[in-house]
Amino acid sequence: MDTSPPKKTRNIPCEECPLLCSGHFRSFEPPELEFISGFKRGELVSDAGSTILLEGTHSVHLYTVISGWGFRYKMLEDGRRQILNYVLPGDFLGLQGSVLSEMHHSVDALSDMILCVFERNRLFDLFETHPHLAYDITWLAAREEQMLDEHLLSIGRRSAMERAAYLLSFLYERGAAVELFNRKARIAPLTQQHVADTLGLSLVHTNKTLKKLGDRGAISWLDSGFEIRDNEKLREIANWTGLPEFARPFI
Amino acid sequence: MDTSPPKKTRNIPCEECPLLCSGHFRSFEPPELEFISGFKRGELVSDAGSTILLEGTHSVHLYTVISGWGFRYKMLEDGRRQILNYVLPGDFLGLQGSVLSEMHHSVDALSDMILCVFERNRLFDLFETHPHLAYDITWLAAREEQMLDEHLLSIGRRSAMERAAYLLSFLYERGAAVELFNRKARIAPLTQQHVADTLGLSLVHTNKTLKKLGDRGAISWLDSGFEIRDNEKLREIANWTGLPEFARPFI
DNA sequence: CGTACTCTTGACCATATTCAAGAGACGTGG
DNA sequence: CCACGTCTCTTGAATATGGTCAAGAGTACG
Repeated sequence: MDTSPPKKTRNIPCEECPLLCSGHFRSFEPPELEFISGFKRGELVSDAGSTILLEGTHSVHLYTVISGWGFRYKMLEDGRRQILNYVLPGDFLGLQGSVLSEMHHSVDALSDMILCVFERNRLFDLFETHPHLAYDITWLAAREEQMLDEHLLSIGRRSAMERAAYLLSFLYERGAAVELFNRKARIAPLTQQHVADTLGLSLVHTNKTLKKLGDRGAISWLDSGFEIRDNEKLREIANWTGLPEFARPFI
Repeated sequence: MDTSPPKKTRNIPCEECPLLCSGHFRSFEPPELEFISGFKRGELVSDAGSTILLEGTHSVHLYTVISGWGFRYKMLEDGRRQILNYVLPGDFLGLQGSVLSEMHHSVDALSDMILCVFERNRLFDLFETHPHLAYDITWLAAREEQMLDEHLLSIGRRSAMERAAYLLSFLYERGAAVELFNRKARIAPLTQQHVADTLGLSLVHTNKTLKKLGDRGAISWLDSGFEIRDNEKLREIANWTGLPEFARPFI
């Protein structure tokens, strides 16, 4: 793990936020934009592999992912790791720290990432002055909950093959929803160890399972990443209906 | 599954809400109480075993649990069931339906339950006029997320024995936090099938695992329920630090 | 050109599942 | 009051799924 301190810069004005411009998110009213501008404290640029939030610590910041991929995870004392979910552009990080005194999960960058940094103790201001933004935050929390529900179903009740198919399709669809890659393009700087730690499987068994998915023509595993060759087939194997659709807000 | 229509009554004024009176939740300012009173549409009395919310349907209501136990779950087409979490007094249900067009999980009553019913389409009113209540809802969503994270870690990375110890301790501590039972009292009308479907294990293996926990003196399994005999030992077996503490709000 | 990282594969082993059968408690209707 | 069905728990045996150990191959990078 890279423990060198991440660099901080401040150079993107909110009006030019690449997320706003992308058309994947709702646009803000002028007063909202003004508030957000004041709420924003800077940007965090994290290299792939670095830790953004650490379990057991208290962070005074909240983050919105501007670009790149990361993942949330928890660890047991003996080193067993469970990846809880992946974070993509538009995702909001650190809300749990507003409720609990310390973080109960960590977040690592999978690729290089840029995050927008907010001050946690102004969160209640936001609720008081901009109910629409507050609603959006709640919206994001409910959506995260929905994803975790699906992951729980997957890990608890799907076979190794079904789980793997679900995960790859899930990642593909989430990425596609924010145009992180083109159809069939390499999906993420993801190792089989990450997949294993997401699925609750061993590395060896994950490898064999991914190979079977490859043999079936559903995916191709590349070096630290994969390509989707037949998303329909993945969903069929997993018995999954795909990501629910919604016009999403962001903060 | 009991599919008879649940009874609706309206008889508890918010000022006399047993949750408010219990001292386990924050109290409301008079204007908040007034709003809640108007937000409330009635009460839902559900018998043990009945379904309160059903996956795939659209509910126009939101609920707060007043009394009793229930559980949230998802099912695969072939009938495999995964219990996602348990719902106890003070928990808020149905928020996901405000974000998605339909429910993506079901909720069943484990015991007889009383729920407070709210109108979903007035939720945004609440955000506009009562930021503190809005913050509380977000707070509850973040707390649910934290519990799901822990469940994922458990199912993904803990052994059968560790998972079972975690679950029973978790249920015990959640119940204790709202005084649903006294120390060492029978915990819930829970069958081993429920435990199995929560842990992602088969019924048979769950039975054998619970027996081992009994032999170790950590619990006693009773008919449709269990008693905690040594919570410390459970936490030690599970390598779990217990429920995080917080002064909780409710809606 | 060595070192680190990731992927791959085979052999063996552990954990958990499935199948099957039976015991005990409870409630209901004859 | 008894007979019967249902529900839950229990246990053993055979099986399957996935884990662990071990070793090696390919690639990237300094």
